[in-house]
Amino acid sequence: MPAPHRSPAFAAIPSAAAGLPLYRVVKRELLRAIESGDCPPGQTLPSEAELAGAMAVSIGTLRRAVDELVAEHLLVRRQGLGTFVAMHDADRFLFQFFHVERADGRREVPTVDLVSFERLRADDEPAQALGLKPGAPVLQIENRLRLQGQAVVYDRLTLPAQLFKGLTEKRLAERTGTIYQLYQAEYGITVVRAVERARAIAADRTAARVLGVATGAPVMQVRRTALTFGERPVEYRVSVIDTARHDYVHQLTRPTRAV
Amino acid sequence: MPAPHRSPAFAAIPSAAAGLPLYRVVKRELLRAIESGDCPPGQTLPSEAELAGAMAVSIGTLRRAVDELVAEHLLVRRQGLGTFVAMHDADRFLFQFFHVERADGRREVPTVDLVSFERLRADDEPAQALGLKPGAPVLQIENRLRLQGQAVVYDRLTLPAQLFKGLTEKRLAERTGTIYQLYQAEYGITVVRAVERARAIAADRTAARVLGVATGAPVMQVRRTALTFGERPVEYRVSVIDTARHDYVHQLTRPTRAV
DNA sequence: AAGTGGTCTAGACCACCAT
DNA sequence: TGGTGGTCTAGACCACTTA
Repeated sequence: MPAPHRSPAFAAIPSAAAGLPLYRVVKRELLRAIESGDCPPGQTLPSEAELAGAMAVSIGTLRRAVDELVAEHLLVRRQGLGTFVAMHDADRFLFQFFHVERADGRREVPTVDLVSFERLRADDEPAQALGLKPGAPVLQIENRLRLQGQAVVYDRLTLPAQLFKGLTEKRLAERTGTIYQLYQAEYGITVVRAVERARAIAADRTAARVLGVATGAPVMQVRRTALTFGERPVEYRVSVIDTARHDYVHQLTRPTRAV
Repeated sequence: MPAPHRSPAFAAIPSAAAGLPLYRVVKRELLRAIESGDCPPGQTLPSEAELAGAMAVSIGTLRRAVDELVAEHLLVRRQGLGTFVAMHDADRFLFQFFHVERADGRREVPTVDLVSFERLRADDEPAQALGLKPGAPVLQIENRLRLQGQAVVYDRLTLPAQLFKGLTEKRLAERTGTIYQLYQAEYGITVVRAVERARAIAADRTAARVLGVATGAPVMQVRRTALTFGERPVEYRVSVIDTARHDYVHQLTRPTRAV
């Protein structure tokens, strides 16, 4: 009788682990399972009791490993249901990766227009950010993001062509959901975190045209490097933001919970 | 025989806690002790075993409460030494509250010049941010921050006068360490987190003069509201940043640890 | 009712720091 | 050596979800 839904196999954790605490060894094993695709995004993990049993560790140790992965947004727990590999949905996008909001504090998911799609060779800056040789083949995608109909962000994404084989303008235009959802669902690439460096610049002609601001107007430029497992860069993005009616928001330490 | 160093008293946790998990009740009790000054910044807390005993909870429950407070940077654990109420030192400043760094990624603590110090009545914007009535008495402090000798940030801080009685230009000028260290050490006010809203603006004449840039040059403006316990605002700050040679850096989810 | 994660316990032993 | 936090265990029981 074939298993209708093969459960990922977890082997017992080897005892000697080079001074690494056991719960980190467990965490690394879970990471490996997530990264390798043994547990695809959205899938239920085996229950904590099963996992602990399979890895031959106590449930407390297993839970500690899961705790860290939940804190890093790689797993999601739902009481009564199970533990899931985190998906890139609209909520996660807003919470983790989109920090532009109206001056009155209202947040919403932007609508996206594709402005251009090109295959070209990497300039120095994106190449360095992506760990590629200058001139390596890349995809360059330009998007315009609107909030309540108004153009607010002009994004230029640079992607290593090698990682996104088969990504065409057509597939991009047809996508639903966020672009990180697309990376994850279609190319098996999960963005786990990002680093942004912001500065103020004068809008050049192109940005001014796309955003409908005056050439030379002060705008924010945000350069993002998005990373997948193992700190490997998978996207370099330069965003130009019209901050006339919107802000770029940054929480310096998020409150854990109300107490 | 008087106690040379009175240990804070922790009462047993009442059993019925309105559905709140026990570890959160413990956390709230620890927060109360920190906030009330029973455990001043830098002081060693009673050991985990003592605390658990005094509150009549298991050590695991006590540790879970401490875990959250450590994650919020309110407590610091040092193996072999004890658990301490977190202090605002240079490290914490750089890590949690100062996000400007050189384009090459180097980070350093800025030097501060006091530009002006005034007592005045709050404008609408700072009043709203601080939860004060417009016109309430406030202190307004202007600082210039230098990195490697170069002026990079022009800060205007607005503080509720009521909270900082006795703060004078002289005391400010004489301070050592960060200003949050001063708030904590001299006025018993601990900044626990902050929210920043950034945008690009054209430098006005004052900012241009202080920073040594052209009037009208694009600069970043960051409006920060700093909060103490209970989400109470204690400082409103507008920073103008010359981003010609520096960036404002933002990590979208920090990696927990290397695994 | 059965299965999941969430909380809580009461220990044991280890690693680190001071003296 | 003694005291601290760090790790790990093996349970019990609760709260939530689905069926």
